[in-house]
Amino acid sequence: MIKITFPDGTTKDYKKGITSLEIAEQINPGLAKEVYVATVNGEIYDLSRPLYNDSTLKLHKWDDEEARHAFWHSSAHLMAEALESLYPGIKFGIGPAIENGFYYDVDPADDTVITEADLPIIENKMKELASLNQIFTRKEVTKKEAFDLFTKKGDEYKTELINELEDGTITLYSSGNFIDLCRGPHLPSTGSVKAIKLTSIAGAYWRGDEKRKMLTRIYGITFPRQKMLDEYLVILEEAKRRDHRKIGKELELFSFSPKVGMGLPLWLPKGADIRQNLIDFLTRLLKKHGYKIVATPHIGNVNLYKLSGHYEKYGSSSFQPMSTPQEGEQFMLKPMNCPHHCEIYNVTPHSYKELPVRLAEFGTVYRYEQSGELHGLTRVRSFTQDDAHHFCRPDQLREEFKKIIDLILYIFKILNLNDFTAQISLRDPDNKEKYIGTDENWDKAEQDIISAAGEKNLITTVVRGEAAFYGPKLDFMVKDAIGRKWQLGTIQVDYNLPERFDLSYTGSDNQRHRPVMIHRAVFGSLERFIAVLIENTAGKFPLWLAPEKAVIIPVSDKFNDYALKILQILNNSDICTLIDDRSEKLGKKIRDNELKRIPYLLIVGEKEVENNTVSIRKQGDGDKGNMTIDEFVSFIKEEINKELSL
RNA sequence: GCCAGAGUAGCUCAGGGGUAGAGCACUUCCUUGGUAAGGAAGGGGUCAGGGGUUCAAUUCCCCUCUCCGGCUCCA
Repeated sequence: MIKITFPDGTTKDYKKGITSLEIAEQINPGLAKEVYVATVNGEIYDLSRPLYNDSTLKLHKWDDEEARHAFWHSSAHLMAEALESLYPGIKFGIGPAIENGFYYDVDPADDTVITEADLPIIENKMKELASLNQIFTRKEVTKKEAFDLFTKKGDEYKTELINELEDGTITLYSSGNFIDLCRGPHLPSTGSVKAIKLTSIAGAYWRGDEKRKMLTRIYGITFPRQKMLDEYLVILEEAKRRDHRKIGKELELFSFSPKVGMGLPLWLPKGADIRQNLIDFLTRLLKKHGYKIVATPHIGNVNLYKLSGHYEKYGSSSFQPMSTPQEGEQFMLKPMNCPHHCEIYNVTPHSYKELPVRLAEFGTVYRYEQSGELHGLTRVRSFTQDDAHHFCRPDQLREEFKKIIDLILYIFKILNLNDFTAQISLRDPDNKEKYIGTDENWDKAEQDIISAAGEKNLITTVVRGEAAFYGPKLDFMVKDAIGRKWQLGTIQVDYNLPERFDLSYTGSDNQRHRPVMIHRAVFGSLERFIAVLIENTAGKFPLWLAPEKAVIIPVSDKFNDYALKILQILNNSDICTLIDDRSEKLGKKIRDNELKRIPYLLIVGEKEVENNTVSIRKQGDGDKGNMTIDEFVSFIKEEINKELSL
């Protein structure tokens, strides 16, 4: 007998060699149908794998990530089996589960091209195979056995993977006619896969290396019930409706023109208004927090970037330098503002008493991004950073860092951005040549970031190898409507530029000292930040950000004069208001302006003229009754004040 | 940059080797209305651009540009 300990601490004895599935069945036959995989002594097991020793056991249902992971991983195998029967000779790369579903990288034989049109056919084959309810069988093999099997099969990608594995840990899984190198675990059988949708198809380099062959990656998702798939597809559709590219077009916020150039956003009046509202808001806040606003040119001498190290690092993958016709001087579009700010710092001598110096700029920068990488406003070639550089004494670094965390959290809170993650990016210890600066400085900077984040109780993930080339950083990331992760706010410690620009201050000992620099941005870039705001709000911006606060709708033409009178009062009170005096019915005008996400509609007719009022309709919230104009003006101002204070 | 798909009116899209279509938007007229679509008429297109095949190309083929989905990259 063996003793099994359940998550609630209870224990029970079972005969040796029992499987998790059998245990589940004994607890409750219904439960057995809902569990997909088990954690045994902290290791994930197939339900059908026998248990020989005393163990802790946790059974995973769909709500556990472990269960979905196994479900989708098994689905990847199912798809592979379908592909193998539809495309004889097809070779397989890797086929993992991902956050939502799974993919498999494949290499069809000869010149076969799999396109989107083929997906339903593959889907149907998968459904056919799933209905056979084939058992997943696990088999431990030696390295040689595995190698021989896939060599015989001609699967060179698999043999490459096997070569890198340690002998004694290799397992194969088979289901139906398909056998795969796989760590597992898997579902007991394919029958629980009831709903299948192959979502997209794309190219992917083998092992993520652009020098190697590009395989065909097929993405899909599966569920144990059709209803769950239907719900998932509805959520996907809704997300697409929030896509900032779509809403940006609908609401006329921004545009792109091939004549201007790809990845170069054109801000239309309404989008520019939102942008300006953000700039005004942040500028006021920064001044309160001891920042000085500066402004620098859009280009800089090539030697500036040679000094900063950017040229050496990124010169060849940047917009290339331009030359002056007579003198032959070389200038670059500025890819970042920091070198300029260093030179501003250097204009005057500094005493330890005046540090930290905080220089801020809404600086437009230009970066070459590969054409295939551009994406709406989130990935562009020209964007405006809400950039700032803090020059501080080493002893001030941690406090300063914490203050910036506070500032970022404050602004995220005001804008209701609750769904972000914080990531500490450190350098890759195995690739130190990718970075500039000494080991001592890197170690110190990394420690400072980790402890500052810790002292702020920030929940962070730590990723090695993601640091900037000049220093480690703390990034605030959010997801967009289609699940892509983007970096917004960032705080980066930098010991390197102060060296390169020979920055200094005079200490209390009357000696020359080197300041530490912090690069930081709250929004990251206005472009990316507004994209995220659009998707978070679905275009229903908070009142203070909305480009147009209200539209006056006369019930009929007879009341246009009154409407115009109100329009003037509101616009004189700095409440941007429009009038919809089209000869349309009231219902039509309300509908059109609701769809434009106008925060307030002011309906005026006979009653309003008589009482000198407006009838208020709040966006998405219907009729809110009547107010006098003065009441409405203070009502609006109060709402904006409320939005901007915590 | 790489792989795959797409580009038809301002927008969303249908169509298809032989006068170019719809809805919305726009213009004009009728309607003058009370909280999410009133009616009629009209204007609007080098079917992304360039080459080819053909008696004939918006449709088929090739190239370029742009966009969409990924990959790689991302100071």
